[in-house]
Amino acid sequence: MTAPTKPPYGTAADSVSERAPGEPLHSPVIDWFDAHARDLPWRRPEAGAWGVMVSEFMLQQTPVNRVLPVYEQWMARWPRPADLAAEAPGEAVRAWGRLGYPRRALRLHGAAVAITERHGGDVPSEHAQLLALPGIGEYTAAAVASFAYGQRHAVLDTNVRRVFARAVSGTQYPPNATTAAERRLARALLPEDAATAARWAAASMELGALVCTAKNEACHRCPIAAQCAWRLAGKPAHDGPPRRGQTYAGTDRQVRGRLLAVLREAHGPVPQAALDRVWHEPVQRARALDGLVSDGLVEPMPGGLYRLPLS
DNA sequence: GACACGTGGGA
DNA sequence: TTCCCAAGTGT
Repeated sequence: MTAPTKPPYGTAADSVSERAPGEPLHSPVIDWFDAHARDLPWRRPEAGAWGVMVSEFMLQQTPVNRVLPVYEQWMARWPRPADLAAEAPGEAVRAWGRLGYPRRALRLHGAAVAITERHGGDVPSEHAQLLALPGIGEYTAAAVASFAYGQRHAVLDTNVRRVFARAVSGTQYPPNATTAAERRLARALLPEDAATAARWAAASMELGALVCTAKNEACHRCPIAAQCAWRLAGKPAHDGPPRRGQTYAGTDRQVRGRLLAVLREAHGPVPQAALDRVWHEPVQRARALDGLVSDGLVEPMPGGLYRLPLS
């Protein structure tokens, strides 16, 4: 990983009014990345576009450390999209294990089917084609196009948003939902050169993940601490509306999780009675099961049996 | 734009 | 123990 020979910064960002005064951000962040990037399996060349895509699905709302073992097993079992597409969707849900948000497994399976049918088994490189796949939204489409294909896209995930909020906007946290101003800023900060832009995307994300973290940020290790608007302002505390906390205990989500855990660990149809044991309250239990069925995560069978979906 | 959607580790 | 948070997407 060599640093860019031609500094690509200094053009696009010059017109950004929110831009903090001082030095450009790209070069120090990319240099820091070259020295401190984690050696993650989906960053190795052999991962390919499919490996990048699988990792992006798994990493949605899920910490790296929890993804690592599941990713390795997944790629060993299904090294190409067509391999996964040939399986029952329920196998994807089972292999997903306890990563959480199992609808992602179903969507990844659906994306593999679509790639096999529509793209000859190769992960598409066009942003619009990626976006059309199930489970791929604005972020993941940009991430795959950037990380797997070296294209120039603004990759705006929660890490990058936090880095920008602090370094550029001078606030502790970004807004709850991504704003047009954030997208504009991300585009404006994007290096002109595609390869450098892709490097910058990975580097700014890594900075947010390792240094500019949500809590206990490590400014002493930050390559742009000297230019950080938030730090320069004395790190004012977050003021706006409190960030929405996720309630969990007692919710349908928790019940769904328990129901699906039973189905995952069983290797065949499960009788209703086995599912009834996971939650005492029958109305909520039934509602959760219905939700799983309508999501396609569970398949009802005759005789009050349930299983992970075969199709 | 607000919500629903899993899980488990760390402070 | 309780709360916060972790590379978002779909409705």
